[in-house]
Amino acid sequence: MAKTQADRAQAWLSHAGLRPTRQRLTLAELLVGDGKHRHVTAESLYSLALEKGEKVALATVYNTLRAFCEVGLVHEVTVDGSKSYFDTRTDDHPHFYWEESNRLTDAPKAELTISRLPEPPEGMEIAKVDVVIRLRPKA
Amino acid sequence: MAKTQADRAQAWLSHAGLRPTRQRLTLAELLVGDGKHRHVTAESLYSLALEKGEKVALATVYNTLRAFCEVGLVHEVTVDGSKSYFDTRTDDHPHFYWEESNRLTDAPKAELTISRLPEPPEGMEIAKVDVVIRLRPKA
DNA sequence: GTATATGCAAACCGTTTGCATGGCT
DNA sequence: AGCCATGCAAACGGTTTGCATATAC
Repeated sequence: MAKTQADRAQAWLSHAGLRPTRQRLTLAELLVGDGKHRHVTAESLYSLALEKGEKVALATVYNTLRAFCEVGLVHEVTVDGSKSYFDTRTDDHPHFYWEESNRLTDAPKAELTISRLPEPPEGMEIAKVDVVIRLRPKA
Repeated sequence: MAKTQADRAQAWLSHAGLRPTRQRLTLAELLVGDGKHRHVTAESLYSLALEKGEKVALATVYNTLRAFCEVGLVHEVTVDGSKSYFDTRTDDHPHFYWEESNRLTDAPKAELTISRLPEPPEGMEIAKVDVVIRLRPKA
């Protein structure tokens, strides 16, 4: 029998040791049900859940995304001062940020080559290098 | 006679066609008076002004920074979901973000080499590439 | 004189939190 | 049973806005 979206969501949660509550399963399924990567904000995921007819509180979406983030199921990406995006792809990779629509998508990692990086200052080490390629419609 | 900080501030404003009001001169002087680059938030600049004994409203600091930003005197840098930083250095260059102290500083541009960049999607062009090197204390 | 900047407080928006209720193990 | 998750509404922090006053041109 084929693996359903619900199965995938459940496996994703249990792999991280998170209790499979109804709301978490709903959100997890929206995030990874089809196996594709997603970039959501709390609000956008909340809307998706509502459209699907699922009953979740917005605060729970925030709490749940934060929980997913803490166990490494998703990564937080900061692009724009006002909102946080959560990315289901958790390896380090560059992003496209579409300025006209405020959307965030993956950029092909293979096509980015940083051949030299500044030395971290004394006593510091590099935790992460965030690369955001900001896009605008061609003139 | 030597160029004073006030002169520099005034020149900076008039070059951008902004009216030299008292508050703008005050803030401009704090930003570029000594000719060094600065990374401030609205709050941090507001504190600097107060310390100097200048009378400005916080809202005016916000409005003024936004005005400076619109005419290109400063650039806005987004690092952390919660606040906006304004950078008096307006060419494209990488930043260090000190995670433990929430501070933003310039990283040496010469030491960053991006030899390959993803193709922008059809109909889009690259507006800007933001590179933020997140630092943490060495373990 | 007229347009624009400022000050102040209130509105705003995304996000977090406190507390009572409900669900997982 | 016990602990953790959820819902709701209220609190929160950074930022913006509306309106009356003051200032540059």
